[in-house]
Amino acid sequence: MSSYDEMPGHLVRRLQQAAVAIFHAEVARAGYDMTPVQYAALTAVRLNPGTDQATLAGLIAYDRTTITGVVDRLVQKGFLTRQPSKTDRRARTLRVTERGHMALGEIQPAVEQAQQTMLKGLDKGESREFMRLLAKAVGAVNDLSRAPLKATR
Amino acid sequence: MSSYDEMPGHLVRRLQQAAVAIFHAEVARAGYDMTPVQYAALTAVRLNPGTDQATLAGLIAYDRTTITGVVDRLVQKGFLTRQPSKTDRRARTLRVTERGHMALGEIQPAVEQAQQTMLKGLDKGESREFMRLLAKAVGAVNDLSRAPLKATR
DNA sequence: TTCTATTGATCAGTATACTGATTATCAGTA
DNA sequence: TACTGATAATCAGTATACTGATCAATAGAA
Repeated sequence: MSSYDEMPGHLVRRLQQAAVAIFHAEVARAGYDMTPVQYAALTAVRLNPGTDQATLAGLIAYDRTTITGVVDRLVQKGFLTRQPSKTDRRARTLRVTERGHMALGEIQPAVEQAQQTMLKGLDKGESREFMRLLAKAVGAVNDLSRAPLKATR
Repeated sequence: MSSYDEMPGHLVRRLQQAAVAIFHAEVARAGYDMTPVQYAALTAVRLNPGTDQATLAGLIAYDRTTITGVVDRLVQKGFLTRQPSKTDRRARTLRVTERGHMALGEIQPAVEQAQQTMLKGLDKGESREFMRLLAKAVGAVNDLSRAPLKATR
């Protein structure tokens, strides 16, 4: 651990940054301007229609305060609707619009390609092992983040 | 790749965020308020005294425009000096101050602990394998980022 | 039912990261 | 030497992330 090159935190930061750049490039080629975070949020709402923002945050391990801005931009782009909940007047329920569904469909191949490119340095076996270890490591530190993943009810 | 839980990009983002939170907590316990990025920059300047900001960016794979703000804050805290280069009037040379050296020394154990905690879900062998694959993956996508690592001259 | 603690959403403020531009300077060439 | 292209630093603008706070509304306990 003498050099920052050998520090996992440093390497993870670099891989994350490359991943974001790759994602942007692939999605732009598909004709869209969407960030990885926006894509994750949109996908999560599609799987959980009518969810409120706090639950969405738990589903994809976001910070609650970050969600506000992300949803703002997705609403502004016409991909999401945000309406007051009928059962809890504090909450806003989210739904993917027709246009949002279309965008997700068209972006999908680009996203899959981005995930492949991100791990292009690893062969098939290495990729699988890397993913296994990555998931295991993430699971163990989930509760140490301000934005832990929360299982669905 | 059906769920975002299985997407490397998503998992890497989560591990990165946990790593930052862990780093903050450990360093705060040591009595300091320093971000992972600031720590990396400070360490890199210590290893390369008198370097200019652009070279520093290449050494630790930062974006050049990000460096300006990071260095600003390190100078403000009294950990770095930034002076005009004598050989190139465009460049500013960076040096770690006495106080910066002291801070690095006192923070070091906290940083090591943070790296351990970050991978606490993996045993020794898994950690080593994870680091190997992580480094390999990062190396392969280095040139796809706006902020690639550049070897020292 | 009333009080208390919690929760959902948001805001202000700070710190990365990035895109794209500008300014001053430098290096190499015609 | 004059010109051209590249480079160092910075800035404006946008998008995550986070800390800590506020406010309205809810849920659970006394």
